[in-house]
Amino acid sequence: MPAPAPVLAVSTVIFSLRPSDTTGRMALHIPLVRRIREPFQGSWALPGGPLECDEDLSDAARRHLLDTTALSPTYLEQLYAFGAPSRSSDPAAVRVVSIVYWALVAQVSGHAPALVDGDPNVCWFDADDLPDLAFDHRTIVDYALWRLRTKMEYSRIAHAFIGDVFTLAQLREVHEAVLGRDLDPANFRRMIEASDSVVPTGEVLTGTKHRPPKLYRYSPPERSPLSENNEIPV
Amino acid sequence: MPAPAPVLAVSTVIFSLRPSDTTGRMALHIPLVRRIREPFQGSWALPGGPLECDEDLSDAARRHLLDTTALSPTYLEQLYAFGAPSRSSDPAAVRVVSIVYWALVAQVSGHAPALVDGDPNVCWFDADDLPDLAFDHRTIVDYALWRLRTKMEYSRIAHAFIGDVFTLAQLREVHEAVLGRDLDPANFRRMIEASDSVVPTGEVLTGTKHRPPKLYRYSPPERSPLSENNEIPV
DNA sequence: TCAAAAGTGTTTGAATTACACCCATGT
DNA sequence: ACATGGGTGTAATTCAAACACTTTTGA
Repeated sequence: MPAPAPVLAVSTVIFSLRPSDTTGRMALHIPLVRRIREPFQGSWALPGGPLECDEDLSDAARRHLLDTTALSPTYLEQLYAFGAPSRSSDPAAVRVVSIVYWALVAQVSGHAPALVDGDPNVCWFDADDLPDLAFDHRTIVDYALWRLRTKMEYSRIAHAFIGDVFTLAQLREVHEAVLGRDLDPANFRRMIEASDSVVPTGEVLTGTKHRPPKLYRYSPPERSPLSENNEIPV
Repeated sequence: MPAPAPVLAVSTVIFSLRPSDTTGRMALHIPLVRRIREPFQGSWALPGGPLECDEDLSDAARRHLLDTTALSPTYLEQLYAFGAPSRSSDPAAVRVVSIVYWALVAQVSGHAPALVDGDPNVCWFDADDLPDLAFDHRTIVDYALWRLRTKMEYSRIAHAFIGDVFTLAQLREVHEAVLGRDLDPANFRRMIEASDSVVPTGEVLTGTKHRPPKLYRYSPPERSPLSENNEIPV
C-alpha cells in the first residue's frame, strides 16, 4: 500500500498592535488557538486548517482567520510553504505541507481588535513573549516577525495597522512598536513626506491637550509583480 | 463523491548566464521542457513534478531539476506557492498547487552548463525573449526575474553564477547581465570591497592581453532566519 | 504663562556617483 | 610605444541622523 499523499493546509500569522501588559506601550501581538487534539493537545498554535477543493489559497487563509479569530485582515501576504517531512514530530502521522500567510489587522478607532467573545481557546500574546508553540510554529512566527520588520523599512505596511485617517504621531507610534525603538519625530516626518505615501486631509485632530496635529490619509501605492493577484495592496 | 484533494507539485525556475544569440553579451537564460501530454501538449513549461511522500520540498526541487535538465544548482530558494483553482485553465482537471523554487546554476570554467545531450525537449531560452508558456508559468517566471534582480542589489547571489574563483570584472559582468545595465568598474570594485563578500586569493589571472587582474573567492555570508534549513547559503 | 507635542531649520557625516588619472601587461 | 582593461584618487551630490528652535493648543 502506498504512503498517503501529503495533505495541504493553510495557516496565518496575524499581527496587531495592543498595549503591552508590562510596559503599557504599544507592542506587537498575535492571536493563537489552543489545540484540542493530539498531537500537541493543549499547546498553542497558529490558526489554520485544510484547504477546500475550490478555494484560492489566500481565501482559505481569510476563511480560517475569520472562523477562529473573528478577524478580517487589512493586509495579507503569503509567507512561506513549510513542508519538511519531520515537522509534525510524529513519523507515523500524515504528512502536512502548510502554506503560511501573514496578516495585519487594524485597530478600530484606536482600540485593538477583539476576538471571539468568551472563547478561552483563542488568546492574544505579546509577539516577544510567546509560550511554547506546537509543531514548528515558533520558527514560522520568528520568520514572519523578521519579514514584517524588514518590510516595514521599505514598504508602507504600517498603514494597515491603523485606520484610514491618522496623524503622523500615530503612524510613528506604529513604526516604533514594530521596530522596537524610538524614532526622531522630525526625521520621521520628512521620511514619510518624501515617500509620498500620505496626503493631508486638510483636517486636524482636536481634543488633544496640545497643538492639534494634522490628519492624513494614505495614498495608494507601488505594486510588486504579484500584488494584483495574491496580496491585498498596502 | 467528494472532489479529489488538491495535488502538490514542485517546480523550479532555473537561471544561468550564457551569451545572447543576438548581441553575444552575457544574458539570463532559463531551461524549459516541452510538455508531452495534455493540457498544453507541445508547449514549453518549467521543469517540475509531484512531491514524493518522504521528501523535503527543496529536495524535490533538486531532484526534478537533475532529472529533467541534468543540472545541480549553486543556489536554491523557495519563490512562492501558486494555487489558484483556475490556473490549469481546465475546470475538470485535478487541481494542482505548485510550490515553486528558483535556482541559479554556475558556469563551469567560463562556459554555461549544458543540458541532457540530444534531448530536443529541453532547451535554453533567453529570459527576456520567451515563447508562450503552459499554465501560469509566464507569471511565475516574471516574478522569479523580479526577485532575482531585486535580490541582486542587496544580496550576494551573483557569486552563484560563477565558479569559486573569479576576477572582479567577471563578477561585474554578472551584475551587468542580470541588471541589464552597465556599471562603473571603479565604483563596483569599492561597493564589493565594502561589503566584505569577497577575499583576494593572492593569485592573479594570467593570459589576458592586458594587466593581470587579481583573483578573489567569496567569503561566506550573512543569513536570514530560514537560510539554515531551507536555502543553500549564498 | 507654562507644559507638551506639532512642526521647521540647520549642521554634520556617511554613502553614492561621476570621472580623471595612473598601472601593468601583451602586442 | 601604445592599446587595453585593472586599479586608485577625488570632488560633487544626495541622503540620513542629530538636535536646536519656533508654533499652537489646553490647562
